[in-house]
Amino acid sequence: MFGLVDCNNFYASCERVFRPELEGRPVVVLSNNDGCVVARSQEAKALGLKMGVPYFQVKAEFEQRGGVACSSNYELYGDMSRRVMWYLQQVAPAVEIYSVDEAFLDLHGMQRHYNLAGWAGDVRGAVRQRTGIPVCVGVAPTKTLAKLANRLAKVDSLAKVGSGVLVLDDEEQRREALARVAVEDVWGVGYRSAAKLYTAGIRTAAQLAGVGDAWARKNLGGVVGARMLHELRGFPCSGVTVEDEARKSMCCSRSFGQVLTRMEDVTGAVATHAARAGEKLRAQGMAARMLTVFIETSRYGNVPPPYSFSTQLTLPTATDDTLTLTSWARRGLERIWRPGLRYVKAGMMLDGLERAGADQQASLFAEVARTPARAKLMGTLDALNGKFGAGAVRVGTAVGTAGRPEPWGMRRGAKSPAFTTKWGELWQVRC
DNA sequence: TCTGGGGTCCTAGGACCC
DNA sequence: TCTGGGGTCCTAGGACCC
Repeated sequence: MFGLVDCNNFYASCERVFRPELEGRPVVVLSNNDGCVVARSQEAKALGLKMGVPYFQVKAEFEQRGGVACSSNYELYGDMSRRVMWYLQQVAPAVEIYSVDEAFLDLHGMQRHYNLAGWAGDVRGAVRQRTGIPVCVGVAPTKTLAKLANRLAKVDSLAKVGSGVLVLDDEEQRREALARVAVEDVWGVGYRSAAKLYTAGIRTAAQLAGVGDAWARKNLGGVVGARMLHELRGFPCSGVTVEDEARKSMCCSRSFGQVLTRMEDVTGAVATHAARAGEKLRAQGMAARMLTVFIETSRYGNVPPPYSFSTQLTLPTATDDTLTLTSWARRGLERIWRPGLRYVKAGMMLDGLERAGADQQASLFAEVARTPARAKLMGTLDALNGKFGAGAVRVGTAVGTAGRPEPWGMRRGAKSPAFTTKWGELWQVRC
């Protein structure tokens, strides 16, 4: 059996843990630059706010109805996520951290010793007590069915008929559950497949489980679709994957706080991403062999496509060095830069990741990329930024005009403090 | 005025290898 | 008339996930 633990309205719940006055009120969390709604409390959902809507479109009405908007505080959410996941790792034999707010648990063999519904209910209560985060738990013979059970557990706990836990462990329960879920809510069915399925007259998960394998292979993405069907029928096609260190690619990108037209400014943004990418690589002990730089213009308004320009560079040897990454990124940017356009976003993707260090692939022609002196310099850079705050020491390219905020910087009008990760911003309790 | 930031897996074709 | 059987790497794009 597999379990899926999913945090309810995760970002909104994180904000509420430290701001209990938000309890009972409609709360939304906004994306970077306070752009879109990316999380909603139950009350906000009840007001009809949709996931992903641009906030400016709904702001007036939302606030007038007593809603509170928070700028995203990923430092806080990341730390709360670690706390939830850490607890799950103490109680389950194997845990796959699937996303910031979700984890699959490997529960094989446990039904012999535990009543799974009771066990899952205990886990749910303990997570709430230890972290303040409400979760729901779905348990079923496959990951796809566990996701589906979780979804139903959420619905039922809202309707106050359930406990926030649903276990599907016999054939009748499985059939009943499949009949209650719309086909577009099945894990793995996206916008495109849902449209195809509706055209074919397939509306529920139960109907989907009944389509032929050949049809699924043809219309639902080949082997991916076939696996999904098997899992819906109760035959597992994938297990719990514990290790997550083997990242295959990495991306650092961000929309600017304002439109940029000068290459100098966009270069600053790209250099900032290169520095971030270098930090992430070093933290994971990885090095990258391929680097893609991209810049984007707005896809809203009257400007015709293309909106995105990118170029991929293959480095002579894999690197985790910020200075090297920065200089290649600049080269890439020069290649794709078109003057006269209004840019809104830039980013960097790294591919071909390998372990950094002794077993790293060397180049026959290039100089040694990672001299001990440079590695030491990067170590010092990370230590200083760790101690004095991100960006305390930077490459000159990644710094704007002295005394002025960086032109590419984010807007975050309503950010909560880093309650759990900065001494200066600890939660204050008055007695 | 104002529209997120990450990822994964799979397919298919071209160029090349023995 | 009939024209092998394995591979790799790279690029590009589609679909999906949170």
